[in-house]
Amino acid sequence: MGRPPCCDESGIKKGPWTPEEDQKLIQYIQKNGHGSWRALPKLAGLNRCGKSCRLRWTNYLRPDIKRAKFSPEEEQTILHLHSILGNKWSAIATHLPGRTDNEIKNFWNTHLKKKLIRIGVDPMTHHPRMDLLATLPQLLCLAGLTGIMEPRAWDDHAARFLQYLLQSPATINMSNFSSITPKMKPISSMNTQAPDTASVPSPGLFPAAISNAEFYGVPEMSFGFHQQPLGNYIKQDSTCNDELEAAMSTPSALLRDADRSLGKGDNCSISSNAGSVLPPSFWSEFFDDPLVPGLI
DNA sequence: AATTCATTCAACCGCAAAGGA
DNA sequence: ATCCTTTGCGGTTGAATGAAT
Repeated sequence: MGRPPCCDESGIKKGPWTPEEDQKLIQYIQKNGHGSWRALPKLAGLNRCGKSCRLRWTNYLRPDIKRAKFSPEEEQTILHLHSILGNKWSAIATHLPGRTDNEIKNFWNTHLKKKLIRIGVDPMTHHPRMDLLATLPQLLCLAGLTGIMEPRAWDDHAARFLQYLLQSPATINMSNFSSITPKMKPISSMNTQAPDTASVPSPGLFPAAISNAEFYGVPEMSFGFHQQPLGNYIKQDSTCNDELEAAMSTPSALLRDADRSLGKGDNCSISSNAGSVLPPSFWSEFFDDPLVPGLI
């Protein structure tokens, strides 16, 4: 059976509030405080349930509520707090004076979440979307790239597809795929120099030594990401930059900072854990039309 | 100008926690 | 310890609005 809803009494008004109702609620609370929300509607002369009154007051009529657009600073704060707290909207709201949990939740769902998805960042984990890589074998196969690559070149191709995938919305279809392949540089022009095998434990971004048959025969294969190996592959002498990792702890600052402060030769890496990115100069080696810079 | 499709956000619903009897 | 009421929270809905066709 369960508890009946609070507003199931017949004749109780629902839906948008009128200016007259707003005035009644404001005047009552300013004079008496809200007291018991359940008792308030009757005392204030409102044909509403207490829950509706509380929501209207806390989300709209409260005098300290900001009505302006979210500033870039507020956006940064929300992104940062969401990466720590998740969907704890009320907890996030306590750090943003004048903003309600409902307002922040709506802003997240309509703007920030989409923005993260657009740049290939999982909005729940705030890390690059590794799930998209699950489609990589099929995409490669369908694109007819099998048999033209040496095993050693897998990392290069994987990196290029990763870059594309991180740019993409959730759904990838083959028309998207065919439109991206012409932008790639010919394989012969790429730097496919293999890293020192001692410095690149296998597997790296892709299995370093695996036949195509083995590869496509295991569609559920997971892709291991190793920060150091890939970094070493890109730049033989690179090391993980702790300062960079720290700077990237705020997800929204991640790509912007990387774009601004990193150049070729800087320390950088791909990592599923740290959420870091490669500098744009790296991608220019692989794409005639690099897409990475200035994502946010 | 009319229609369809997409987006926004105020408001609602149901569940859970808190607190009092 | 248990029950009941109140309040708070997060997910979802749907009317209003804007954009595209």
